[in-house]
Amino acid sequence: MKLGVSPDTFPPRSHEAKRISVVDAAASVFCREGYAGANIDLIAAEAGVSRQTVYNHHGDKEKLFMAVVRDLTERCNAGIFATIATFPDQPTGLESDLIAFAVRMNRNCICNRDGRFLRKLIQAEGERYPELFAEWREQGPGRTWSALAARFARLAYAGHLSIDDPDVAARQFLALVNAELQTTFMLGGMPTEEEVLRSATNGVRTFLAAFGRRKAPAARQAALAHA
Amino acid sequence: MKLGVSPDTFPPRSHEAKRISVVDAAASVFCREGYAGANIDLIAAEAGVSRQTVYNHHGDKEKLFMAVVRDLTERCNAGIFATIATFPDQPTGLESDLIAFAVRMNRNCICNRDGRFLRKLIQAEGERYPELFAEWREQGPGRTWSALAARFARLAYAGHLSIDDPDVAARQFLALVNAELQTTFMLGGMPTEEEVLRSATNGVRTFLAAFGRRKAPAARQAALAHA
DNA sequence: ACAAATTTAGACAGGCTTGTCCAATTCGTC
DNA sequence: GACGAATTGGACAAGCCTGTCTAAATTTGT
Repeated sequence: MKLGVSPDTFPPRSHEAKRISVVDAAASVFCREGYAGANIDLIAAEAGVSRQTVYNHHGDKEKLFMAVVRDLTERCNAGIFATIATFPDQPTGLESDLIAFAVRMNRNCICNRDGRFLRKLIQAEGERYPELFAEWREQGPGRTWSALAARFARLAYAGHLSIDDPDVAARQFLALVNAELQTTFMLGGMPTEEEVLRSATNGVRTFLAAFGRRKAPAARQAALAHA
Repeated sequence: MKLGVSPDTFPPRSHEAKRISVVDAAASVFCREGYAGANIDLIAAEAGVSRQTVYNHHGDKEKLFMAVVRDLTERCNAGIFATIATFPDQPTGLESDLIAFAVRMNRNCICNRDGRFLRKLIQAEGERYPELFAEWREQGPGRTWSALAARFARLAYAGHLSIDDPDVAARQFLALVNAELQTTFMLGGMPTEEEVLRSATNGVRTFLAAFGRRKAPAARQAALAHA
């Protein structure tokens, strides 16, 4: 009796597995081909199920699309908050800690499959489903930014940074560490590990040059110190 | 004899006007609906011509799409270089001059119709037409960034800024002055004049805090000066 | 092993879209 | 006013896609 293994609801088992596999394949196809260009037959084939199964599970192309967006939004937000939880509140080396944090943010939230897919769907179909993406807007950027801002405010309060407006600083931090990846993102590409590291390094150095306390913590600040 | 009015080439007159009107309408529809969802009948209606005229001029949905992208790329690049030509090489007030430049850049190149349309087409269809957007990549970001980097290098050489790598500084400048507009851009929206100004102001201040010579040029630097 | 539920393959209608063809009409030029 | 080119509206075939239906095959739980 392996009853313990199955969940409490009756949908047997493979039922849910297929549902997930359909949503995953749909995300991929919607991103590649756009909503109008996405073909249910292709989604079914890519998911390894029959077309009828897609309709059994999701009823409708539009409902399937909504399920995809909700799924991606949820996973992305979870990833973002999990990563923000690793923010260096008590940094040993501020520059290297912030660089490592920026790399984690990029790798786990922005460059990964879910992040790239969600971003593309928002850009392509955001205007067509206002309420769907309004939800993303509130849950995602809104809460992300204020959570990150709170972390920076704490760093400033502890004397590691000199910040006027933590919300502005948080947005600028993200903009800076992604500054050199914009073109790659624009074309839907995946930056290499080295590009991510370089962009994060350059971004954090500029960020610290602007917001860092002048304790001459690292080498780069030499140019500022000789004044 | 109004011969002087007509251009030197023989295509009568309204011919070219309709061609432009078709490309404009096509840009709008391709952006709104995506390539697959774009309907030639709708493009024709929006351009105020018959469907047959669209085919007479451009032959094909794909050729029409290419014409749209080429058109937008050309106009955007022209606008970007025209705006870079207004870069403050001999600034009177560095902060306010850079803010004004950033606002011009946003208004004339990034937020205007052509800029938003081109960005969305690149994001949505960039992977499907690699050679078409490779051209954009070389002509656009590549040349834009190095042109802007050269201007910043000159400012640094003249003693107004302290910059290690002008290419990095140029990319970070653009990232900073757009930092607060990302969400709006993502959803294809048009930021207000006030949002553009605020983002540019905050971005330039941080940029100068990082790269400015410490002559205490403005008020904001007070926080740095008391050290 | 049996019974119920799920999945599958395929056929199918209905709708929409692209691209072509054509006759009638309008437009610009001489 | 007349001529030629461009434009128009509409009909049209061909193809593709969505969503439904059915009967057979497979899987699941007991």
